[in-house]
Amino acid sequence: MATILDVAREAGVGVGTVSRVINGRERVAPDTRARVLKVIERLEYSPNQSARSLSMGRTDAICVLVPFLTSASVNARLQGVVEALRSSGREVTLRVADTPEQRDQAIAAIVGGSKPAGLMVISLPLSEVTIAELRSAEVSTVAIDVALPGVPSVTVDDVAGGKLATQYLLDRGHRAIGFVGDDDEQKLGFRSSTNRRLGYLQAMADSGLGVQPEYIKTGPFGREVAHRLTRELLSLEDRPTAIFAASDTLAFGVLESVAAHGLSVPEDISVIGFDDVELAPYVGLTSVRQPLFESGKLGAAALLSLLDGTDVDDVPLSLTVVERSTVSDR
Amino acid sequence: MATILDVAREAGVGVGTVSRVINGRERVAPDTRARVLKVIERLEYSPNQSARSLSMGRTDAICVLVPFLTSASVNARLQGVVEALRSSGREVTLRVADTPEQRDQAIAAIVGGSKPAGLMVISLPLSEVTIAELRSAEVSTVAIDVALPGVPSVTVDDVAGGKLATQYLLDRGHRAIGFVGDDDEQKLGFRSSTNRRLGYLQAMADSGLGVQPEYIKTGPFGREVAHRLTRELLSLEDRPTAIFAASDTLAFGVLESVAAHGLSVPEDISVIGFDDVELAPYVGLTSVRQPLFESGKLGAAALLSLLDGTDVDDVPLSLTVVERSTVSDR
DNA sequence: ATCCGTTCTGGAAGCGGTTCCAGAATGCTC
DNA sequence: GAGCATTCTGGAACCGCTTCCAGAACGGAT
Repeated sequence: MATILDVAREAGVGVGTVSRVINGRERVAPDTRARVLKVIERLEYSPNQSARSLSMGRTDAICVLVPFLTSASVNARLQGVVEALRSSGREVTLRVADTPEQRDQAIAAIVGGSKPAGLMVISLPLSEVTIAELRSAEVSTVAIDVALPGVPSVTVDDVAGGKLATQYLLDRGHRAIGFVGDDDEQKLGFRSSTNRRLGYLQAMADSGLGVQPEYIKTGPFGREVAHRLTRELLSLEDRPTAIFAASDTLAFGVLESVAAHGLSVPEDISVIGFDDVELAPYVGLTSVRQPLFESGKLGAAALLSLLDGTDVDDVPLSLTVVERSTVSDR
Repeated sequence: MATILDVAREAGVGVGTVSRVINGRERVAPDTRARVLKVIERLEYSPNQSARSLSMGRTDAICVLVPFLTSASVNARLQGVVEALRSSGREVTLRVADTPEQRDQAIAAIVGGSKPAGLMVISLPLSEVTIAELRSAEVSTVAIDVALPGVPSVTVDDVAGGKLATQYLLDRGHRAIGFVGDDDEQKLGFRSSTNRRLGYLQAMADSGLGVQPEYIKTGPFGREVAHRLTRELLSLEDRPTAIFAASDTLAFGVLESVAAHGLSVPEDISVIGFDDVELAPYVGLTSVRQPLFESGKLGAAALLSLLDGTDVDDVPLSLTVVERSTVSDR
């Protein structure tokens, strides 16, 4: 492997000059530059990243921080991120934090250790002080699926999405609409289920409809939990005619539960999900679609331009309901 | 951030000694070690990875090399890998190579650049010379879902799997069995489809059955292609009563195509897939199951012990058919 | 011709580790 | 108590880059 010294010697210049042409920030005489470039080409020189990092006190990698990989939606976003980052030639490091401790540890490693050039946060809420740390460590950050104050974020309006889903059911004549979602208090502080429920409540209120408290069921995340919650919903005296699940994963649990109850969808009960994950079309689930893969691509593109020095704004993404076969008119 | 010099000064020892206690290979007097350890604790010292890498000429990260992220099976394996690697505290870098050029570029970056401590190869065949390069760069490597000569590999026996699937259909009375798979000649050299077809042919031969060449359809990877191939199969004069798809992804395409043809599964035609991806149960696809997530975990564990200095063997994984609702007796 | 301001350039210092070597300390034998 | 082997230890040299500073080269004004 050639080093910068080899290049300098071969080109008859000093190492400083070579460094300057590589980084291209400072000015170098055109012919000197050309000569150095030629030698670099000939020697197939490529700078040693470790040396570079040591000297500059930061890596040029991009770190992708996710709460977990097993979630279909997070996974789809990650795919988009990786796809868009590929062309940049930067190293991509992956950190998963599915507990607050792991999250804090990851942040500590980022700001106090590897100091990546950029950080891509997917779905994981971060505290103000964390964001301040990131900023003072000069780690350019972009968030996807979570609005972080002062950080460009690629998001959808979950409240509007909740309204959309609910209104869709209302438009089809449903009045008794149940909600199945995640608990408000979660260790990692996810807000989307809560916001979608807010939208649900608003839509109901806007239609002049009250909501019985028993129609709203929340629990810790997971399909099995949704299964249980649905059972409770179904054993109500006047059970709802439709259920809005705050995510597709929950909707699948709802669907299972309904089947286990000997009822059929959509004849006996309608179900609408949220996210439109890859599985949804296979199951025929009607769902509020948000562009998952796309969000990853857009987020990564935003991060890349941030690193390029151009400011970027928040990117709002729109929501549509994809009609399939789990909702019927009433 | 404290440096090794701070620790040395504070503990009243030389930097060499601190380095020795950190790395723990060479011997240091017990009380000296204790003293240094205490200072490290107090100063919350953690070694600068860039400096370490520069000095040692290698990173302590683990690189995961995949052909693409969008494949459900590769994705599931990756999840297992990340899960198992998490506890190691090592940085995980992700490289995707979906063309031979990208693969070669990734390898060049690995052996000539970042020099990670370990490399986890998922599903991607590598040439002998590549493997030699890796070895001479002292990058410990473990492969998953692909047998690399001289590299510990976590694999299933695809030929046996092909036989298993075919025998399952034969046992249910099918005699006219079609095969839908990937082309043999693929740019990245995947072998599993070919091997599964070999198993299919063997099973047929073992039962004294011949196979009409038109029953075997292959094409470039993808669900749409499977769709087309199936159409060809279905328009045959004496069309098969069952189809073995070399992967679940292909099987989904087969299923779509059958439906588009106005036929129903399994009444008119049976279908069996391979892999048992996350989607399979939702679609009710009968499939040859291989432990995807598990393979990732095992591979990562093997890599970790390799890095620990303990030799590891190949890990063979077993196959079972998961009966669902796409195969019926004949 | 001299002087001054620009532009360019060489190279030393520094980033924070590892490793090697020489010397100090220790323990043992005779 | 001297001599020797063994264990420990300090610190310089080095890894390959960036950055800063001082000086060279050059052009224009006087």
